[in-house]
Amino acid sequence: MLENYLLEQLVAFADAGTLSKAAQALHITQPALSKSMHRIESLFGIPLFHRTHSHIELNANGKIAVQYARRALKANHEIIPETLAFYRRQHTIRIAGCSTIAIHHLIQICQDYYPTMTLTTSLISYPAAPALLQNDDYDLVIATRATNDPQLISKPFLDERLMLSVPAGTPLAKHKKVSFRDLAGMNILAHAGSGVWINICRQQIPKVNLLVQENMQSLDQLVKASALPVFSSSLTTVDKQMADRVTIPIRDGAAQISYYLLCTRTNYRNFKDIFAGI
Amino acid sequence: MLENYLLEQLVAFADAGTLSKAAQALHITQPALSKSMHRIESLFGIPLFHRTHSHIELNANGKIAVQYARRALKANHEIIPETLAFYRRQHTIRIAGCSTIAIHHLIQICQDYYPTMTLTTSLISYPAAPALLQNDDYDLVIATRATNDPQLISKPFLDERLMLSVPAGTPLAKHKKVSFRDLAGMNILAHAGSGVWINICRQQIPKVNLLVQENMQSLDQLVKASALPVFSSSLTTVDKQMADRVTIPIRDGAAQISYYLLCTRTNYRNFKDIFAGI
DNA sequence: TCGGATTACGTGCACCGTAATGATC
DNA sequence: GATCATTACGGTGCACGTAATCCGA
Repeated sequence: MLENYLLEQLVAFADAGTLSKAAQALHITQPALSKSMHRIESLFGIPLFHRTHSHIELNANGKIAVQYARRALKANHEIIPETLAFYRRQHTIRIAGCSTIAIHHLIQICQDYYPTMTLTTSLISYPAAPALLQNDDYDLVIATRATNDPQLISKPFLDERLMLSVPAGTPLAKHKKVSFRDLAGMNILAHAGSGVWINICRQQIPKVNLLVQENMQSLDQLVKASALPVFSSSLTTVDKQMADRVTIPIRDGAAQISYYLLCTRTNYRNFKDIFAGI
Repeated sequence: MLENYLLEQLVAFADAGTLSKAAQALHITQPALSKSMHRIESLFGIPLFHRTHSHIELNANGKIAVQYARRALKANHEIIPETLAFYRRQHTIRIAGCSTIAIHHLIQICQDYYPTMTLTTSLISYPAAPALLQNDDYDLVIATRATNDPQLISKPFLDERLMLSVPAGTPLAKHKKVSFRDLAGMNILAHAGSGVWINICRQQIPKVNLLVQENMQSLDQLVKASALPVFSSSLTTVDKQMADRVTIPIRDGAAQISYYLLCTRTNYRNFKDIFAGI
């Protein structure tokens, strides 16, 4: 059995070209390295070096040996990282969804059921959802449609209705409901995390100008500082519903979305509890 | 860096199932192995075993680790054998030919030019010759035809004429030459090492009965003990030409063969000297 | 004379073995 | 009581460092 320290020293010598440079790189002394090279050679039983009195270099055999030594070291170096990757994978639930609110709900549920698991989340656009599961990019995906893919499981997860929050004094505030058409040409605040809603609004509201904010703080500031209407939803938590504002449901059918929870059939057994609970 | 002894111990434990059995297999003590398993676990930083007070077994992480450990050990165990194989390959000339005599001549030449090289020889049938070179099964091949394969080099090597050795007193001994037809229906001794000649004789001599001998000693005994004719050739060394026998050339064109020496174009540079010398 | 390789010799550490303890069937 | 795993402690082999030598540019 060739010990790893010998392989590393051989490779270091191959990379450095001289014993002294290699010894320097390895943080050992020249004599130690010299002896190691002799040890290696005696273990192989054939010459690996071409030596003169003050020079040593790899011969053809030595170069071949270095090739295989590199492979062996590589295989060795992979053991721990690959095992750790497996471990982490076993302790991580990878969640993707098209709505931050829906993702947030799912996170709460996962934390309840699997308090020791690490959760990772990604906000994605809808069309790729089934592929993301089949590629094993994610474990749980929240989509806006069920799937008929036999490899996947899907179940209704949440319903969300889009709403509009407007200052109490404005004309719109008097309506019990509004429709998309009523909002034509308006400037309306929205949060990027709303995901699919952004596209739906752009499609449904003529000439709308959506003021999409990437982060929630900016949005809150703008809501407070302006009289602009802002999109809200039936899933928005109560604390988001500001004073001095009224929240009006949007009556259109397109303002209602059903989210579905999807996972692969093979992964389903890990998430049976979640699927049973929703 | 995971030392190989740890990997071997881990794998041995995976194979044996208990520390005591594994320790026995490894010829170390149980406490030593127990400590090694703890060492490994601490190097990984995650649990690899499921332990009760008097039992220890691999968990999912441990099983993955064992997989990668096996790979790493395999890669390590390949280093020396693969390098030795390369070394031997570099110091071996692999010869194949369709005639023991021609091979013998080539061996003499190789020994002169490359006295330190190991020579291996195989007696082969003709048709496969070019393929044997292209498959890298052999370095030098003696065939009965040149080749027009652009990947190969061929050069005339030796000419051989088939002869017949008969006891001095017999009727055939009076002829200066004989033809295959004269030998119709006869019992004639031959040596298996004659290779292609066997087939030629069977094709050319009507109803011939060839008494083919595998080894040279048997043939010599039969030649001495009988008055049977025996095939000889222009390449046969003089000591084979027995007293009390005369050797008669066979006049047919088919009784003359030209041998060609072949090698691959890539290998040619190693054998330039030989090709130049013939 | 300097840089690079080898030889000689002393040392520290890490792995192993022996002995003892704990725990389960 | 037998088997299996773990803890404690002492010993030893071996790879490394220091020092010295040899050789070539």
